[in-house]
Amino acid sequence: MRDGLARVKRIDGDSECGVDSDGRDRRAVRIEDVAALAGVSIATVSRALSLPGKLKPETLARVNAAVLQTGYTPNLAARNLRARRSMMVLVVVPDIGNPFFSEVLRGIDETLVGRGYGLLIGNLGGAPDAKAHHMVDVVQAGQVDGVLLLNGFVPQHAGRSLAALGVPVVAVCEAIEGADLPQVCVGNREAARQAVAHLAGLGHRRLAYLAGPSGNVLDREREAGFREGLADAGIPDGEAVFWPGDFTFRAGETAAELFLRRGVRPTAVFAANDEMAIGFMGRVRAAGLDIPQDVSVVGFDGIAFADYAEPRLTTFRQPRRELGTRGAELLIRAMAGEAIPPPERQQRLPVPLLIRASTCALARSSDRQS
Amino acid sequence: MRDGLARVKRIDGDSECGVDSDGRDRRAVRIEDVAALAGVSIATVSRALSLPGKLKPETLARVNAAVLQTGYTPNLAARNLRARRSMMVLVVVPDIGNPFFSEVLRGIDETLVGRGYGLLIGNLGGAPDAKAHHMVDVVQAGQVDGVLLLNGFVPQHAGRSLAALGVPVVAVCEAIEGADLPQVCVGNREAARQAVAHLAGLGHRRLAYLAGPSGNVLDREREAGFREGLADAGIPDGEAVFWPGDFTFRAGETAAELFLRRGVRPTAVFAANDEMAIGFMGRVRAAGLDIPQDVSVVGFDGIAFADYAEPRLTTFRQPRRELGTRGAELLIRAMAGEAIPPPERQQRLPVPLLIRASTCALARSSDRQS
DNA sequence: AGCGCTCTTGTAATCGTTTACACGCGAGGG
DNA sequence: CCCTCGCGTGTAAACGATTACAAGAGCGCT
Repeated sequence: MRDGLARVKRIDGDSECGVDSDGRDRRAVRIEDVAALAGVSIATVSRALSLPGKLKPETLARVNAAVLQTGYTPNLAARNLRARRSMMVLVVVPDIGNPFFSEVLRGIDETLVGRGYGLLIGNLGGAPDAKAHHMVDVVQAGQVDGVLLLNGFVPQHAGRSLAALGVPVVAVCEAIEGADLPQVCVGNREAARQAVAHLAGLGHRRLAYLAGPSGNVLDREREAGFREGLADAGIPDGEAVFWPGDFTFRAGETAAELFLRRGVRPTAVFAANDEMAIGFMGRVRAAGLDIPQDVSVVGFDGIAFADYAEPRLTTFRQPRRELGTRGAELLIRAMAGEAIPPPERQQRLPVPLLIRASTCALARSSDRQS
Repeated sequence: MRDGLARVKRIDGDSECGVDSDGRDRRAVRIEDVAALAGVSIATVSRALSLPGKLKPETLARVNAAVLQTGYTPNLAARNLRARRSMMVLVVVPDIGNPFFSEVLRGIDETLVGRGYGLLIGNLGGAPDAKAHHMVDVVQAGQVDGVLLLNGFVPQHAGRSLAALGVPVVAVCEAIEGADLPQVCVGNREAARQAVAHLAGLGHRRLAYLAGPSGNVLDREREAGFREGLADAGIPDGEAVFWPGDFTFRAGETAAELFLRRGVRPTAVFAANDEMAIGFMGRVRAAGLDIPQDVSVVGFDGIAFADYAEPRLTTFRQPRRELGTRGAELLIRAMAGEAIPPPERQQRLPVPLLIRASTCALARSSDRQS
């Protein structure tokens, strides 16, 4: 108390060296300094900040004035240590450089920061395994109160699963099969099925699926939907073409090479994401073919650039920001101790189909083409 | 010690209720538990983790075994409180949804996470002022050891500047004028000047500048470079056209409307970023004009889509990831207490011009066009 | 033998909060 | 008049690590 007072004075410009010369770092204002200035105990200051209603108005005013005058901000490490919470959320993303996630992050940020949480971002890009281990450690070290997984799997380390550490976990974007977590995803299967229905409705029967990275959940769901769509339209699986891919422009271009080399070409392609669809279109057009006359293309995601591709891409608009906000809301409730009831545990948001210029009715000519 | 032992036993499955029934949360393994299991003091465990060389090999081995067996991870709040550091860096971004920054973030992540730091991201999107205040608080609360500013200004709150809180700060991407901070940016002015030189070299003399958000540093630098380029080419400022913009596709389209309405049109446009350039091209082509025959377009940034725009966009490739890694390296050094010497304090990375299909030599026809 | 050194390890203070508990005081009820 | 209760506040014990300091062991040197 006495030396706290000295420190406050010092902040005010008064220099009282004797007491200050103990060599400690004098930068931070501590709760003790505020208490001394207001003439109350540190407990009262603490309460003024967290339970203002419990104080006599006059005391509260004195403390507030002191807080203002000193510019006090509670040390979070100390608060977290004592309160056993960190007001921090770990967001695990597969690749922070991917624009798709940045929009989801925006939604997460809006929701979480508004509620006083900080965002600790964990990027798996590069060395997923090592990074995943590190994230388990971070959670175990009590550094975060909750986790949002955008990456499609639950990080493990030395036999410990991130989901079994007593910290709420919510999965967003990429469903995690077999994990009993609250999840917010989109209806990938239904959408893919609808893509095929759209194309079949335009008369297309020779279809191709341009896949995502093998093993990826999104890809599996979209491929399953694609096959269901084929079945709906009475097209045997065997008549469809499947090209490998990995969600990059380049994969789309590679698929285009395969497309161009074929004798009998598909008349419509469903790409598992927009980047590949755009890469595919670029390469096909460079070869002198027309889209959609020679081949219709459907993408997935609805990235901003799909609007400016040539031609404008028919695609599914993912509610990216909403994925983020919904996931964050679920996590907030879980962190508050609420058990998320089954109907909300597995949310599937709808993904509207945006029909634009990259798909059209099957032309006679392309039907007969070689 | 004695009750620590009880806890360890409990973890091993042995239940010794008497000692455990104090109602505390038994989830976390503490240093005390490890010490008890290894038969040493907590100080020794702490040293085993931070200064393994100072221990007798045999002791070290016992401790390590105990750590492994218990799955101990140090509580970071406690460590940070005591050590007065957080191993956390605040990254302030203007808009986390903007893909440009996500690539910079990737570079930052690589560098910082590799050195054991965590990334706390602070997004200014939406309510920049309120958020900026919050960030000053976060820093003042001792929650981070350093700050990376990608946003072009130094957050302030209640008269306190984030840069005056005793925490190292480094600016990346957007130079902060008048602030004495280490900075890593690109040569915006030089590049813009080169853009004009490129266009002038192709014979263009009626040029337009499509601006970024007013007040933005990047925009100011690029416009200044544009004007210098005009001077170099002996073109009076008055002959150039200036359109307002804000770095969005839509701004490019709006500029295109202005372009189309003019009697005497510019024959070449330098857009302050790629999105606007692409928006501009789309709208102009939709009106039946050709690019680059009717108007050449140069962008800025070198985003991935610039490769897939129609036509492929001539632009400057920003070394986005390198901006991130360089900034992070500077910050690491500053956090280590090193003073960054002048030659490295203000780094300007070069931005190569990628000449592609959206620019070409001035055609006679377009020169004469009304 | 005694001194002083190095090498390990333990003891205990410390970081800056939150919060359980205790205390003093004034009011209201028996 | 005493007891109880509630209100507002203070005292002090956590929270779980790091680290200065001390202490004991072992060894070489004079």
